[in-house]
Amino acid sequence: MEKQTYRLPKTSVGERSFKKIIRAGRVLFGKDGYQSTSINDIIAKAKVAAGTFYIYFDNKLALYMYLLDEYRINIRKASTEATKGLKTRYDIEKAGLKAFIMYAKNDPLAYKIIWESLFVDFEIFKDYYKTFGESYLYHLKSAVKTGEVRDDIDLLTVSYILMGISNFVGLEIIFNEKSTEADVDRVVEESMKLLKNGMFK
Amino acid sequence: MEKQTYRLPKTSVGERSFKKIIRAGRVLFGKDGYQSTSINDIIAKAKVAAGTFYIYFDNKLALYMYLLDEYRINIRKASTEATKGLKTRYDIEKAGLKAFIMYAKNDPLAYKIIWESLFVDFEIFKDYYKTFGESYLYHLKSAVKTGEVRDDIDLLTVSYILMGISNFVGLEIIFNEKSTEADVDRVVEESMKLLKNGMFK
DNA sequence: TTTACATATGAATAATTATTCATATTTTTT
DNA sequence: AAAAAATATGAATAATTATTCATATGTAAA
Repeated sequence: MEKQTYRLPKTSVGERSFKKIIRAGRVLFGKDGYQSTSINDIIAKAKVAAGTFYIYFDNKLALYMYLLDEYRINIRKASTEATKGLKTRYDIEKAGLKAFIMYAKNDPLAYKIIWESLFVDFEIFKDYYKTFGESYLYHLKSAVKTGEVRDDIDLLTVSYILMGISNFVGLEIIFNEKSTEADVDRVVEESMKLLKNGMFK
Repeated sequence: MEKQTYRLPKTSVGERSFKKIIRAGRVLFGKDGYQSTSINDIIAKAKVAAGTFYIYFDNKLALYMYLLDEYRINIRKASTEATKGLKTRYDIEKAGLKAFIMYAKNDPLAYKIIWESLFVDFEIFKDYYKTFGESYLYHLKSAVKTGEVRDDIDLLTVSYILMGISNFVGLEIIFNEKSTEADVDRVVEESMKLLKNGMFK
């Protein structure tokens, strides 16, 4: 039940302006961050007048929230696509991990924007990861029932571990500008090895 | 070989002002974030004149970098303390994980400030985690030699996985304001279980 | 005690910022 | 074709911002 802080355009002319604004927001928020980006920067990049911005968005936060939602939906979509039809939890986990890292690799700006929500609004960030974690928990519980996942481990902690792995192994890929899809496959493979058998002898 | 962007005080009077400034910076950066905090906010909270700030720091970034260094040193110190005298890699990993999470729990502002470097300056963030990751890699290599860690897994990826676990299991604790040291012990225990034997049956 | 150095002050400046609004244009509806 | 609705404009306003600097006070050295 969130406040409506943006107004969608009603004609094709409005649509063009709207798109120019969100496009500029994506680039600038991703590159310079939320707080460093001013509305002036956005309208300059989008090549619209100041007043035009306020036709569609209440303020800078409204635009940011719009983009954040967009990215979260895209990430979920990418994950759903990638795991469609897969049966074992192991295969689902593996494909989901790859999908997430590939998304981060192809759109590092999106990745930064999601992380930045920690500073834009801690509650937003918290809600996101709590919801994500609980959704994970739900799936892991089924996997325990089918006997795929061990039953002597705290599943909420496992959920956070899995989110930590995605995010940080994602960083390993993003840090290396020259990384390829083969690199992603490799780190996913290694991560799954650890999830399957641990790291200690 | 970093540029000196701050000037340490030379008398006890100066020391008091300096401390007031970094104390205000710690609180405000941690609470509201780097970009949301203005120098005006800092000097108001610290109760010093505007000019006094510039006696000790070139600008806001200089103060931020000073604090970031301070926190990184403290975290390393906490980890070194906690693992002193321990022999097996397993015990070291476990104690280090607990020390990190306890640090984050006791000083969530520090935790936020370190993460925010991703947005203040991506290169700073990258350097930090790359250095951290390489240091991890070094230790893991020895552990492979002693036979404690399996030799058929990519150790750099394991390093990033371990950083991911610390950071996200730390989040699980921070998200719950009522969490206790016993909760920390519990999530550390569960994490080690996964690192030892994996999560799948 | 005199001199040099360190420190403190806050008003003044200049730049940047978000936001509004009267006016104009374009598009859709009647 | 006229009326209504949607959209675009950018100058103007008011608030916030970082930074400087002339002046004053406190501290340590000669």
